[in-house]
Amino acid sequence: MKPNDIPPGSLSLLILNTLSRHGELHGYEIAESILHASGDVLQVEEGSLYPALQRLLVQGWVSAEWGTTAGNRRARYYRLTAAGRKQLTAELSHFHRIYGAITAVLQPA
Amino acid sequence: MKPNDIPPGSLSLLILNTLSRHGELHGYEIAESILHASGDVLQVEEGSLYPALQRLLVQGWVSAEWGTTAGNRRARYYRLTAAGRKQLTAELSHFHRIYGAITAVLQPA
DNA sequence: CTTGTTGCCATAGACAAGCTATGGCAGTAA
DNA sequence: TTACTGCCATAGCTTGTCTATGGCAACAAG
Repeated sequence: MKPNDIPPGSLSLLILNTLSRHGELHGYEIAESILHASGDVLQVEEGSLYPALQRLLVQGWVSAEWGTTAGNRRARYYRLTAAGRKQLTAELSHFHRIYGAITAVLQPA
Repeated sequence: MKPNDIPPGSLSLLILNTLSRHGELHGYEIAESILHASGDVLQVEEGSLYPALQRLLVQGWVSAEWGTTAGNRRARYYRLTAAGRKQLTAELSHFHRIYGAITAVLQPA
């Protein structure tokens, strides 16, 4: 019973949304936050998380800077840029549009 | 303004569900049915539809037989198999599980 | 002190499943 | 006979996930 299967395309939405709500987090915290907020359903693997963050960096939706954890460990802290905030609202409306349409199709007769 | 972007993994669900409700359809009708039921949002391209139907055939979720359209055209009619019906319920519950988790994460504070 | 465990970052390669582009054929209408 | 629509199908590209792997630092246990 694997708790994964995050639909391709929705991971960036989840990350952007998580950052928008918490301000500044490092990668591990992002994954933990998503896992917890989803009721332990959406487990973001590290091999998915870091490539996704790289993409977000390249596209300019987030910025990053190195810092130190409460546990005294090296970590990279991410935050939303202005462009990222714009992107988030775009992805949100796209998500609702598509999934609304799917649930409409799935309604019983 | 492209009306596409069906999330990977959900196309088979849409097809199986459409067949489950209409009994027997050919490919073109399936695409039309999904387009209409989604309020013209989910446009299934032929290059997505037929490979998807091939996959469903190979896995045994659907069966197919050649026939003739009302418009007197050659067409391949698809219907759900028993295994396909089982698969549909599995994909439905998986979809709701994941989708519910995502919307939970996206809830405003 | 060294071994194991956890926190944290990152990349390479495999793979699934969508999209675009292309092609073909058969009715029907202009 | 030309054009358009209905209908099926494949090849190749691309996106974005997953698995597997690796590394390094802090801290606890033995």
